[in-house]
Amino acid sequence: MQYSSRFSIATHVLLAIYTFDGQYKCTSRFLAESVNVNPVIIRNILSKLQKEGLIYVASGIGGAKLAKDPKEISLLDIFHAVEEKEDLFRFHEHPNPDCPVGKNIHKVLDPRIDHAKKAMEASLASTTLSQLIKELA
Amino acid sequence: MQYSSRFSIATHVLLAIYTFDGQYKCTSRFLAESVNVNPVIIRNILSKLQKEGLIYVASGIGGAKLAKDPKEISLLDIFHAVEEKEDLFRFHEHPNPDCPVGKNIHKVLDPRIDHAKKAMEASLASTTLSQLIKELA
DNA sequence: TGTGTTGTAATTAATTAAGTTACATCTTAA
DNA sequence: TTAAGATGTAACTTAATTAATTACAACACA
Repeated sequence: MQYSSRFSIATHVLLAIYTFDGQYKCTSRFLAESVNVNPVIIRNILSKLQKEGLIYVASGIGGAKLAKDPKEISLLDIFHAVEEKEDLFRFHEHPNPDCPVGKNIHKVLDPRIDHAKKAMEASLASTTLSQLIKELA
Repeated sequence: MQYSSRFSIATHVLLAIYTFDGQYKCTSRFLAESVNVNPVIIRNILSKLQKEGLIYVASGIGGAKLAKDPKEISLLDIFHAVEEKEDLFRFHEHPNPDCPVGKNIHKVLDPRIDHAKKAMEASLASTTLSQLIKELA
């Protein structure tokens, strides 16, 4: 299993909002054409990005704008905004507490899983939207 | 979405095989009691671990044994053995090639996603089964 | 007021995980 | 030689999640 495509879509959307700022009104329909998914998918993602304070969405009139300097938006911010279940791995739910292994498996494995997740997050945090914008050109 | 619990189950199973070596025959039924899942789940995971050369499984008579020194088995080895779809994130499939963002989104985002995955893998690679065995005690 | 947009709910289809049943095949001991 | 117990694997089921889609109330502005 993998994380959903919401992360790649959200990153795409933010790049498009920046790129087309001033030239086109970034409505959900407009963005949906660039990403090539249903506009409702875009609206849901815009809603999550707005709740995290990454963008403004003009209700009624329509159109989205960045709410922050692209230098201040990291891939980790985007990830947190759109993925609610952030645990990297599922864990078997009921290891046998009467078994010396089952009793302690969480104690020894949880910190390792946590470390792996933090390593991934640190990697995402090291890239900003600003860097991607430069690479787009 | 997340990776399946196969990883935590496989790690649990390997620890149990080591811990009970010589004391109990580690059949799928025995292991299933420790992990508290269906024996068929265990058999499928044992099969994957065997294909990766991490264990021997005695067909017919039954029972599993480690095929390597626990020092030589990392969490990354276990991860690779049981997770086939290893991409960390899905990606929206058809970004619009006629859009300057859609045309280049893969080019700029793929390396970042790859870096995040490699960071996670490096973290998993840094822990061996041997270390977990010591911590169990 | 009419047009176009957002926000959100509800439905559907596809994918996957995990549990379960079933059974052919294999190994050993009686 | 056969019976018991185990593995390997297929098939089916249930539940969860993704993504697409339809629908519509609420909103802003010309």
